[in-house]
Amino acid sequence: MAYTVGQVARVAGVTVRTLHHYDEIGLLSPSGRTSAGYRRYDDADLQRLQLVLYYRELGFPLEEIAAIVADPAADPAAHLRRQHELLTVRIKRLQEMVTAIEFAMEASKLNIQLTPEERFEVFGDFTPEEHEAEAEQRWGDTDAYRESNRRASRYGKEDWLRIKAETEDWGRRIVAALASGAPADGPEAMDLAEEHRQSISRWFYECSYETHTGLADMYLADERFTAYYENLAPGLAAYLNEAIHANAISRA
Amino acid sequence: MAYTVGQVARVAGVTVRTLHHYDEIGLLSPSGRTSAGYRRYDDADLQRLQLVLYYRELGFPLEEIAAIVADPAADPAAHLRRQHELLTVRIKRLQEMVTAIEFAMEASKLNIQLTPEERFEVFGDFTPEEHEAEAEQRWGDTDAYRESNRRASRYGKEDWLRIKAETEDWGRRIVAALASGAPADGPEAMDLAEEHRQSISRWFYECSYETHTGLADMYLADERFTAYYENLAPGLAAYLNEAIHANAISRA
DNA sequence: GCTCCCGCCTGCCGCTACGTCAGGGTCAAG
DNA sequence: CTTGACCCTGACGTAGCGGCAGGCGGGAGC
Repeated sequence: MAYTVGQVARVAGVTVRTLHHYDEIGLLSPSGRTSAGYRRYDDADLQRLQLVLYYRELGFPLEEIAAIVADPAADPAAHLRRQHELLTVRIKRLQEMVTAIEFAMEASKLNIQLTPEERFEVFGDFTPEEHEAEAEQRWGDTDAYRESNRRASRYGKEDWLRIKAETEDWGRRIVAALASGAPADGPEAMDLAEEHRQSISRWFYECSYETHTGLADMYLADERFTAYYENLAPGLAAYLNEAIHANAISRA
Repeated sequence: MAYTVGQVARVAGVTVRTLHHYDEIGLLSPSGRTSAGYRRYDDADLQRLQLVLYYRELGFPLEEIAAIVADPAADPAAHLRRQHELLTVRIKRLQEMVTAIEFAMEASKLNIQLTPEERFEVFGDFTPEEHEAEAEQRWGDTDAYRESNRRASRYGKEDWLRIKAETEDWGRRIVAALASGAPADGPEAMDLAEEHRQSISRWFYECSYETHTGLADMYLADERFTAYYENLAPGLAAYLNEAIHANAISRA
């Protein structure tokens, strides 16, 4: 029912200093003190802290958070609704960044140049402005980061040449499939589509069937990718797109 | 081919001051200067800036970013791979937060109390540590925020009572359906499931079929939700779960 | 009752990543 | 040749804590 700063800090995943700071600026003052001057937080304080931390994670300055949580017109449910919406928006934004990365990856694989505008589309564009400093963070210590470092440094020039070679070899084979008249939704084309997907997963990033079809649509939507494939063989872009979709459906 | 600070700032969505700062600390110095001392950025500088901004958005401190982008062992593709992974991790985290919010919303709707640990699970838990300050941000100016504010303030005590009443009415009807022996995958139960979903969408947040089935599983996984429904009628928790799943499948 | 050690307290200084002037040159258009 | 938009270099200010110093409190064990 009543907690010390240390206990609150531990359960909430913040430092004691942070709680002191929130007390100093009046954002979250404990509901009471012991005779010795120790801060005592109760359950209501914890609820308020939870609110604060969510809004903080969403990038609001503390001053604004103070105003938000003090708003008498906002009951708990209203906060939850708002946070749900804000989170959804942020996720959408990050997914756009992921798409942009995948786009850039395909472009680099096929030696396609990007314009400056394209490079920064995801930054300049901001329907709602964002930059979301997303705080410093000990990313340097996370497993994902280390793993990513390890993987990255494992790929040398040699691997890169191999990727290019594989890509070209695969290109020749899908051109042959198209020329042979094999249907885009037949086993041959679908196997080539699957090989394409697995190649991405092996060398670049985990490419789900969903991601893969997204990529396939990009091949048709972006003229430079279309040009790349059409240059290999007329009709190849559409052929590959269809094969990827057929493959995704059949494996689902 | 060559750009001034202002041009770079505009296309990249940052301020001129930020570019000055990056120059000062040596994170991103323009490749040249004009005779008058104007900074001149070229395409390579833009590429580097793009890298920097992505890592910044991912929450790295600038000093660390300097080390990362200077790493000679990391080609462009390596950065893309790394950023893709980091983004994926972050999205996962935010989705956990969304789930936590949905959980809290259901709990508040049914008057279920949460323990402090549960409240902060998503914060304390950090498989990889995060807090991701996600930068201040002009959220206060975004449409989503205003919209969310508007919506929030529209819901008064009156609406809240109505939600409770609707929930109770719906509860009586699904209890009746269960009692009447109507199958969980029959039209009656499925319609009640659909009504449940639409009620959430109307009052709380956009609830997709996928989100809805997630919620349904939570009803079985968390004993307090199970208890709530079992209290209305024995077997109701499982019945509702099945109905929601059946409904989701049939509408897909 | 005494001692430890851990946890709490209040300053206070430091740091990052810029924002925000101030004071002054520059350049293309009219 | 002036005007306005854009550039420069300091320099100080701010937010959100981190971290340390110096000192009190409290309960577990002797």
